[in-house]
Amino acid sequence: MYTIKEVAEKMEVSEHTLRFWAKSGFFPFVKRNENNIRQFSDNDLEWVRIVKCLRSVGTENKAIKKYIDLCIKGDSTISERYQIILDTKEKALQQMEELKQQLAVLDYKENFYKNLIKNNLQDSWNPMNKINLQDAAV
Amino acid sequence: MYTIKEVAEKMEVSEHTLRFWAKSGFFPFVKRNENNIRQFSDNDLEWVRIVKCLRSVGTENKAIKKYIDLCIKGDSTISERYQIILDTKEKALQQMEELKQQLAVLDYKENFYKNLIKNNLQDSWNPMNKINLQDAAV
DNA sequence: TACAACCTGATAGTTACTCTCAGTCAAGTG
DNA sequence: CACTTGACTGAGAGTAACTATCAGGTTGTA
Repeated sequence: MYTIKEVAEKMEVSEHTLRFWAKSGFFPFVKRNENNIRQFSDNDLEWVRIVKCLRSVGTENKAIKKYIDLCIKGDSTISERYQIILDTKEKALQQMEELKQQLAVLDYKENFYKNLIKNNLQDSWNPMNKINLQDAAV
Repeated sequence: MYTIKEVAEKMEVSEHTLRFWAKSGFFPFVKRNENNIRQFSDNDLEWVRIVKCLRSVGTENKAIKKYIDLCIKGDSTISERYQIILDTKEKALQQMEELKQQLAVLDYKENFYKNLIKNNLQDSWNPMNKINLQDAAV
């Protein structure tokens, strides 16, 4: 059993956010002790994990709540939940592609500046070196 | 030369967002024609491209503005800009790692549900099949 | 007795859009 | 010449998902 602080550390989510998620109904099975303090079980951590996963892929909280509710509803919703996972995976793969493309842009920029720096140093004695530099290049 | 609409289509950014970015000072060199209409050059598209890239990696608009201003300032800021690109790349790579981890979570869930469905179908004639299903599994 | 750690609720602030008006201008078409 | 289209402007509200701050409350430990 873990306190909210321990969960925050373990799962790398702020306590604030965990409470916010709890209030949003994302952790319906977290028990409280006699002092009303949340006691996260290992299974509860699984819920945190999946919420974190869905969020980090950009799933809206409304949609997460829907998924959570399906989980609560039980077996009859398994195939629906399965489909959500598949869709989410698809989305994640698209994000991966997007990220790769942006990394290519950054690689290009890196080289662009590398060359700029190299030429700048080489030609710094040359009064004509300005010619090689573009005006306000991005 | 492109109108804002053409840029929006070409770069897959909404006109709204382009105007918002323009107002934020992200495209300092976009010319206007005699009717005050923005005329994006090919070089301006490069600015759109880099802004889009920085944004999609999570760079804040404030930081983007800073980068843009360094670009405007010219040669003296090249190494500083180079460093920003390197840092951004680092951030992007971290995001890639994070995404991979979350994909692993999703893969696990996919299998989890796949098995659940398989067993469910197999045992559907069996009154004991409930035993195999966890209560409110995520 | 102070403190740290948990709780609650309310409220305000943040970022980056996103959308909706409302009104203006200019070009092209029937 | 009216009309539609597409561009522009500014103002202002709405949105998501936190994030932070405050106030007030309980409990267990040093």
